[in-house]
Amino acid sequence: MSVHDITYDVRMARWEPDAQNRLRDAALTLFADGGYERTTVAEIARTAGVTERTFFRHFADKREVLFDGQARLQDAFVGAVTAADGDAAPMTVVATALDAAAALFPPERRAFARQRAGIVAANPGLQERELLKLATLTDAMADAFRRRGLAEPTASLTAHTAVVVFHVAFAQWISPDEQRSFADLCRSATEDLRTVTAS
Amino acid sequence: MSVHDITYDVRMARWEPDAQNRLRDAALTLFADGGYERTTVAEIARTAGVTERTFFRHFADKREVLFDGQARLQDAFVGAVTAADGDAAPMTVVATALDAAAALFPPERRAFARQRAGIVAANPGLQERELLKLATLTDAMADAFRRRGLAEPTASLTAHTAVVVFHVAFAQWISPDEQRSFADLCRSATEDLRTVTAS
DNA sequence: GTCTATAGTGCGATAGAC
DNA sequence: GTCTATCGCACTATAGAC
Repeated sequence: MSVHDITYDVRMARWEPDAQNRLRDAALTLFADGGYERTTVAEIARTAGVTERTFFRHFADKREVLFDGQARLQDAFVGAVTAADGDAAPMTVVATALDAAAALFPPERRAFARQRAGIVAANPGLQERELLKLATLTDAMADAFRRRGLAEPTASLTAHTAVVVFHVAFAQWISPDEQRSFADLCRSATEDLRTVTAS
Repeated sequence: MSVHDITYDVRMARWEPDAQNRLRDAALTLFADGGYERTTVAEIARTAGVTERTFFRHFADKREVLFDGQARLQDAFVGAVTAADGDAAPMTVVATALDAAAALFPPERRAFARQRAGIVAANPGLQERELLKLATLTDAMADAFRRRGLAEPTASLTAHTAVVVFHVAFAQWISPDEQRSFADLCRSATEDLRTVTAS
């Protein structure tokens, strides 16, 4: 269902509601169709029925329209670390956090994730933004581990470990023909990493 | 070999030679002085005695002027992996690669690295570019490990391990009051990471 | 080397909700 | 009256096209 199908009371509203959702939907459609670079902000705004200026009120820049799932992912990760048992070993907490994150990527999201990844992979600027989001996530995780009493650089290294496993497992999850669940791929990658570092 | 190494005969040159070096020097000075955002490309070009157009012929975009050490770093990392003994364990190769990289950061470079890090830290766009460079480095490392016969996802996980240790050790190296050498910090971080993942 | 499209900012005006 | 979302317009800098 698209935003346009929402029933609302026209008599009280000065503008169509839900401008942010309309902008995101319009952007995704236009990017998938004509490519990220060839799609202008003016075009997105026009499609969503607002002005360019309104686009920039909802999104700090053109790239940001593709990255608003970030908050939920970070909450899942950090929430799991914060909620974990106080004397659990770091890698146990990492595994719990990865399970919490994996819940956000059920099988039915895989097709969408692949399409979105295609758009991002085709544009270096979007890759940069994706990496910044992962770095922000890493920083938030390191904070959470420090609040659990881990010192530096252990807190940072643990946070990086979690995000690297997530990153590598995600790349596998969206690769062609891959069937395994995201949670399974995370567990498998964690085990592989343990083997590598133990050598 | 880069353009910087070319020997010019000044008598034959229509322009002052070494425009790229002058542009980089001008940019660093102006960024440190007035901040990255408030410094325009026009200003950098004027200071270096060339036109704006010339700036963009030497650097793909405004940010790139801060990131040309990248090639040497990547060569050090990848070269060490490629040159390593064929049956050395992955973590042994990682340690060798980190030693090769550490050679690029002698004590006398620390002050400069701190100043540059301050500029980058103050601007999200520059952080994005730095992260993209690290990701490119990771990809190149993963390739080198695959050429050594490592399968996926082990090759990627090993490459990420090396870059994470580098990244965390670098952050420590430029932190205030830090005295230890970059190589020592790498070794120490590697050991910490081993302890974390073994838990 | 010039020209121009596009991203992104600053600010005042407007109109409805509360 | 205040708050919030929008418009509208003028403006700058980057970056790419020609």
